[in-house]
Amino acid sequence: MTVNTIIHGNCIEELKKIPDNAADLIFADPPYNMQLKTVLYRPNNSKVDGVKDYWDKFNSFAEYDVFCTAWLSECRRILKETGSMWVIGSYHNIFRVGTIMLNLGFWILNNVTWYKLNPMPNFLGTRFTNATETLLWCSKSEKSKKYTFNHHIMKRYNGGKQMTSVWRIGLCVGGERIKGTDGKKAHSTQKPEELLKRVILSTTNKDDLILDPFFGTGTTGAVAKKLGRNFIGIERDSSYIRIAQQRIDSIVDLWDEAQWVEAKQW
Amino acid sequence: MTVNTIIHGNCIEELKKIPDNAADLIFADPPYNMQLKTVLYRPNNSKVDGVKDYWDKFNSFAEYDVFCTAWLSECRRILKETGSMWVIGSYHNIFRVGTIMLNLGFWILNNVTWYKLNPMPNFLGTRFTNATETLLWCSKSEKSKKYTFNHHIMKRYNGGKQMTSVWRIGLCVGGERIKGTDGKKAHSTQKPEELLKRVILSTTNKDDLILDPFFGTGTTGAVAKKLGRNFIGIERDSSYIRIAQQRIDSIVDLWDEAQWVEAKQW
DNA sequence: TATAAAGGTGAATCCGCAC
DNA sequence: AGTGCGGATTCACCTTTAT
Repeated sequence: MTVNTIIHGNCIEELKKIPDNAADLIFADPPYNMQLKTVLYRPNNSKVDGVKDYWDKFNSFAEYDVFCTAWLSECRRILKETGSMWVIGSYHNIFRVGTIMLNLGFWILNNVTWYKLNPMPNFLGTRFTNATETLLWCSKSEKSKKYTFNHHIMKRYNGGKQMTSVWRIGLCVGGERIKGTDGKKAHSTQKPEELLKRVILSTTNKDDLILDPFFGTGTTGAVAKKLGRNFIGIERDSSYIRIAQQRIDSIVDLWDEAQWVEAKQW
Repeated sequence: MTVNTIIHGNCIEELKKIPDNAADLIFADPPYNMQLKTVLYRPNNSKVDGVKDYWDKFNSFAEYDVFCTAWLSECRRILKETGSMWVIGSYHNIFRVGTIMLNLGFWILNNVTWYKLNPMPNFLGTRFTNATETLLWCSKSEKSKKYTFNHHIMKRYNGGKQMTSVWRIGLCVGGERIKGTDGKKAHSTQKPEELLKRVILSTTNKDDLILDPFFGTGTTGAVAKKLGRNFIGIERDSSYIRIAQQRIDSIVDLWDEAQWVEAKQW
């Protein structure tokens, strides 16, 4: 039976309704708490369209920590002993997330670096170009030795060499980036499908159940469906859900398993 | 006057003797892997055996947090308002270090990824090859806007394009790796000079004072001297100090400033 | 139609000083 | 503290418009 569900509601409340040891993989793309305070202009005086969404507002580190402790605790309860937990973040939040995960008993297997092909430059020359985001790949505990890791698939996918913890992937732009009727990006932080493809290919098997507590416009669900995995997504914003549902429903051709592992040039 | 000092003693105790606002740059390479390698004791002094449950782990993490809070607090006091703080770590410790730094009021400017050219593979095929370490570059506080950043030097050093937060650098091997009389490596975690060259070139000026509270075999001091910067190192192991002192004393030819910024191929 | 030039944009904690 | 203004500052990729 195929599970293919998007739940509309508050992340923590909906997580509480999910039974223990239910998920093979949890992928979480939580708010980063970006703390943007000023307007940034490019050298040509155009304005940068930064993340100013309501869902990224927190009053303090303490408030953000309480929020993350709550949803991460539920995720750990839901995760199978053999399962994998992935969380993506930037330097704004990933250190707090990582510390909380360690305190909750998660066991870090890799900190994967998304090394962006085309990051936005630092326009004023005040810092290095921030060219990465970080993904934490964790098992449920130190004792969870039987987590799924498809080493040979990833090795072949990487052209015959063991895949490293650095993934060189472009931003989600062009045709893949979902636009609204106004032509503007539908979600300010849509992730590239290539990122989810690697996460799902490496740490799940076919028919596994994937949970995404911050579903957004459904990249996790779209890739899960294409790869023949089940998923449950939780999202509180109904406008994102409409987009995600349409996106996923429109997928008819699943990816050919024989092609998943073809070597790619990056 | 040139400051070129190696202090033998306990890191935290020696840091306390250094006055406020003294250092232009602090580079710290603290112990990484405190967890689970040491014997744990319960509050009643009984020894914790084998099983590492949630509370055991938390105790271990707590000790590491106390240690880091102590030396990082001293470093922040010592750092000039215009100064830079750098800390290097791996996924074992950098999340805790990052959280503590944020809680102390440090302001993250970049999380620089040291992307290793020649990482050790994962022999068992149980994880992705761990190919990175992380450097946190921070100013003293959010309000510290006048930190030194030699944007143009780094841009030229990077072949004319803005340098990004990903640094592709090899491990410290071959002739650069200091060996003992037994032919074995003198220090288990000696860092490549190229790493320190970028840190020092980007965030200090000539004659600035650099502090390294975990001096080891003196890579920070060696590069500081070659680049015409002053330094103070703290190290508790006298055998490391002997090696570092000899290493630094043997440096006679400083690097030619005109050549620092020549574009390199990486 | 093909090629070239111009314009838009991405999870961004992006200035300094005078008044 | 807020405002205003002078001045220094950007990379890769995709889309649209012009030749």
